[in-house]
Amino acid sequence: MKIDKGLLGGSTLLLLLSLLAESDRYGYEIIKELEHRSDSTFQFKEGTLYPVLHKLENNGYVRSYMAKGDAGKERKYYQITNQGKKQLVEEKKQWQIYSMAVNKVIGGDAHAFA
Amino acid sequence: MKIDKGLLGGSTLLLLLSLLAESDRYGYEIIKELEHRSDSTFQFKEGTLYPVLHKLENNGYVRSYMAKGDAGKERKYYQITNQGKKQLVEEKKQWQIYSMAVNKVIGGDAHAFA
DNA sequence: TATTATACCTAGAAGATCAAGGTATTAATA
DNA sequence: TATTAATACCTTGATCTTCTAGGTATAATA
Repeated sequence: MKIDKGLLGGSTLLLLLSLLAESDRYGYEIIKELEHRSDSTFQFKEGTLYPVLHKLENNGYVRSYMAKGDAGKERKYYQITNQGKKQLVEEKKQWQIYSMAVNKVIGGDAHAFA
Repeated sequence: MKIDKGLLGGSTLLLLLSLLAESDRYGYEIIKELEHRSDSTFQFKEGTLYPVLHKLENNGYVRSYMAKGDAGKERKYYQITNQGKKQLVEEKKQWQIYSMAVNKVIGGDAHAFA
């Protein structure tokens, strides 16, 4: 495929960077937020998410810092970097190309992304 | 995830069953057809496609038969079964749910599938 | 004749995801 | 108060998908 399914799965990277572009978030929060926003379509497992976040950090797309929330519990927050923002733009482009291609093949017509 | 990425990858199954629902096709033809229809977004490798077709056959979604094309070369044609057609309906549903969920998360709005 | 395109295949590697476990803190319940 | 559930982080090993890289053989083209 032209679309790189390698490097962090189908849309995983796109979803995570999108959320982090809005605000800093910690791992557990990301799982709950994705579940909520997608009406439970996305149910990331911790065993999936944490390694991905570590990889994102190694790749320079995000950085992390420890902080205490309202609860008093230490959390590891992730913040998107400039490099991560660039990657996000690229991922969005790829997603649009990909989803339009699928729709074209299955006959579901374009439903063009404005 | 709720969407089963297991059992034959993200949209691979959907794409193959869609093409086979239109007409019987042989492997090499499927690769070229997907490449053409998607403006080269999809470039399935033979090492990817053939094992998947064999699995589809084992699962009862397709059956195969040998036939000579115009050229005189033997080709292995795949034909969708009733079970395959049922699965295709399911896959289409899942794709719509999945792509809408992604769009919702990334803020790209619904672009609802009519 | 040699090369390219067609047409099928497999084995091994790489990568993504999950299942299943672990630890520790806080909140809710019995 | 004791126990359970929820929060919050993590890793290891297994599984599944896909790709790389090979192999074989025929037909068309240069």
